[in-house]
Amino acid sequence: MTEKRTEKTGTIVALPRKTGSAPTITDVAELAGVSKKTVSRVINREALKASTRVKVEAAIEQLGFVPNVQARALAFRKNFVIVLFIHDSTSPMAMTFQRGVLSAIADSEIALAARPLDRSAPHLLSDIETFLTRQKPMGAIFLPPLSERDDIGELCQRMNIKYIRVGSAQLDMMSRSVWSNDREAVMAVVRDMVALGHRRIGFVRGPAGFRSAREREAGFRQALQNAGLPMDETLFADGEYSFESGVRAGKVLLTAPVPPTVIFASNDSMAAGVTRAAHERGLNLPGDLSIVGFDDGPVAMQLWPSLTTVHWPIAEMGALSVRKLVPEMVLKSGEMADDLPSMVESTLIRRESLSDAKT
Amino acid sequence: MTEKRTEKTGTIVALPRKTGSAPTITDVAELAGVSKKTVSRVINREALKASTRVKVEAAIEQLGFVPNVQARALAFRKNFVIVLFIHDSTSPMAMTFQRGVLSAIADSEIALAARPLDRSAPHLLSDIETFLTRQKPMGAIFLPPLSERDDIGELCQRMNIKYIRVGSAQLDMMSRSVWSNDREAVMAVVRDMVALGHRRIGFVRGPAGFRSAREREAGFRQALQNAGLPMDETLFADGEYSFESGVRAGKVLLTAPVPPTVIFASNDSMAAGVTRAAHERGLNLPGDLSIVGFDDGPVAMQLWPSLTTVHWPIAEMGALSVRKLVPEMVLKSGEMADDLPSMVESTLIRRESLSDAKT
DNA sequence: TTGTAGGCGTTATCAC
DNA sequence: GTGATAACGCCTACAA
Repeated sequence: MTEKRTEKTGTIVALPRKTGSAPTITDVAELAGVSKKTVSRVINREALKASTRVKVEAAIEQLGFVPNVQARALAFRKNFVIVLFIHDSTSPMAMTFQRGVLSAIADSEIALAARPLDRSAPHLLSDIETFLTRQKPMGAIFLPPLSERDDIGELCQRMNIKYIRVGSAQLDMMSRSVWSNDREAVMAVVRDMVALGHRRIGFVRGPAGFRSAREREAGFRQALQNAGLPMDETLFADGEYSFESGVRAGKVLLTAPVPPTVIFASNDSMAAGVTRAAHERGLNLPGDLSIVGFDDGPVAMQLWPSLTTVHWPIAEMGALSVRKLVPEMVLKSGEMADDLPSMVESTLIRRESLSDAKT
Repeated sequence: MTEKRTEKTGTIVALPRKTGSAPTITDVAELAGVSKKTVSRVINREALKASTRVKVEAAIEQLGFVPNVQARALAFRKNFVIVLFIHDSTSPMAMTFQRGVLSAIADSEIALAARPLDRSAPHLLSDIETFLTRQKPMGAIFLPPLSERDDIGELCQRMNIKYIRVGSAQLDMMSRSVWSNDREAVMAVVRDMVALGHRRIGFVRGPAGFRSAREREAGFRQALQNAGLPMDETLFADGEYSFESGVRAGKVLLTAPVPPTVIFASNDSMAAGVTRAAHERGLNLPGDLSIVGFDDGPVAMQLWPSLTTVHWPIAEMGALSVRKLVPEMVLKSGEMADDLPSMVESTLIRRESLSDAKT
């Protein structure tokens, strides 16, 4: 029976099982006949005699008790939240990553707070600091190109906040990084192209200052060299990862004196742009021109012809980031945090837009 | 000077401006020479003598004080969070909506917590209840098709949680609804088609049980009737809002004895599918077949030919939902909550995929 | 293994 | 208009 001693009078009143408010740790403790601390231990899975634990769990069940996250956050000085910093909230990549994060925390009490930021904003660092100060999250995840800034990592370390930097190459120490092997993936793509008889391979760059763009181009050049192909700079065009820039780059490459037989674009949006440029010139795809992209985003399958592209396992990277950040909260029993990889493989998805070079 | 009396010894120690921990309301109160409650009043913009307010604000500024959200949440019994319930976390629509929400809360102290849910999950309602119990959010937003369930609205009312149901028609009372006029938008589209000389108009349905699908079909049928066109059921095909279902529907419609000259698909993904089906049959687009979609998602522009479609102002709906949910926190001065609309207009975007009927 | 006392940083109540 | 004191629901430190 719940009792309460009023300060003023000292009388003892029996509270009629208060209807409105949710049961608290105190209610559970009373019902189970233990102290609040013991209930707290059950909640936090600390060592406890089995019989006591069972007793408390029964009380929790009976009352439908759900620990108050806000109170725990206050006491822990940590919010049960993971913060996701994204550069461009319109990018399918950020969305897919978020899906991976959400799937990883679905059964935990962790929430996700997304925060779009412009990498070139004047107060970027202080914006991040304010947000982290407010949220006091369990951890933070930075997507490219934000993740490429070392000063952001230093900020988190200073604030004593765990973080993961996501990218197309290792950007920080293992425990703070999740990355994909874009360079090797692109090399594999080029090997395939060469095997199909292609010798003139066009390349559409990503924007300067994006590590992913650099890695993909590095892989491309390395592969050309491995295949003994010449490094013809007229086969390189600049892009900005946008559809429009892909159209422009496509036009440039296709109006060259001797145009390429296949074009690799550093992401799917630009590959879609190249596809449009080719259609506009009345080319027959993939007969007259093969096109390959990178990302395997939602457009890839919907293009005509469907896009052969590198599957960037960005959703897996999202789930993996969470598991590395808060292993104690999301790992299944038996899983070890140390076993978690840091790198995930990007793999080629063969669709219609790549065929052999016509001879 | 901050002082602290230790319980054990009773000695008074001067705390050297504790470096690690952030300043609290107590620090501000001391510096300003007022009580904690007065500082609290400043934070919450309650009535206060101007001179006191200035004094406190100066202290806040000097200390760089940021109110602890967790402590406020505990005291208020409300978290500074808006929960977004989404059905399909892969859908571009959900992502675009989220972008609108994030833009609306960007400068506030509110965070967004996204929660994907399967509408057909067995414990849907109790899942929602648990999540809301945990989060104690300022408000909740339900995207279609979750928003179409009345029992979810009732749950929120029982839990005393403000909510918004988003859809393609008014689903709840004004203050709890944000919707777009899909029906009228589709009617306008059909009028355009008729004006271009089209008489045989194909229609690809959305999935049964989606209100948006019903509204769009209703608008379509109404428009046919208004134009005095026959209701030829062979011009209707089923779809599931997916690309693949669009391909199937396109094949069905295009193999009819007298195929349509234009096909309206109830969303962009299916329109992309129809586009593929047309390409596969070797049709010349839009000469042989016009295609129109609905959503104006990222694919629309990247298709070949680019897709004429209805712009579904889903990002605006996201921002609007937030403004209706927590006007006191996000409205600019001068804006009135009562002035906020509940309905936003879907409008036709003319691109390449719709041309006049060849005669 | 379990319990007690005190604190986390804020707001509510109710005086003055 | 402003302040003292008690919540809010949980956790940490320490004691038993």
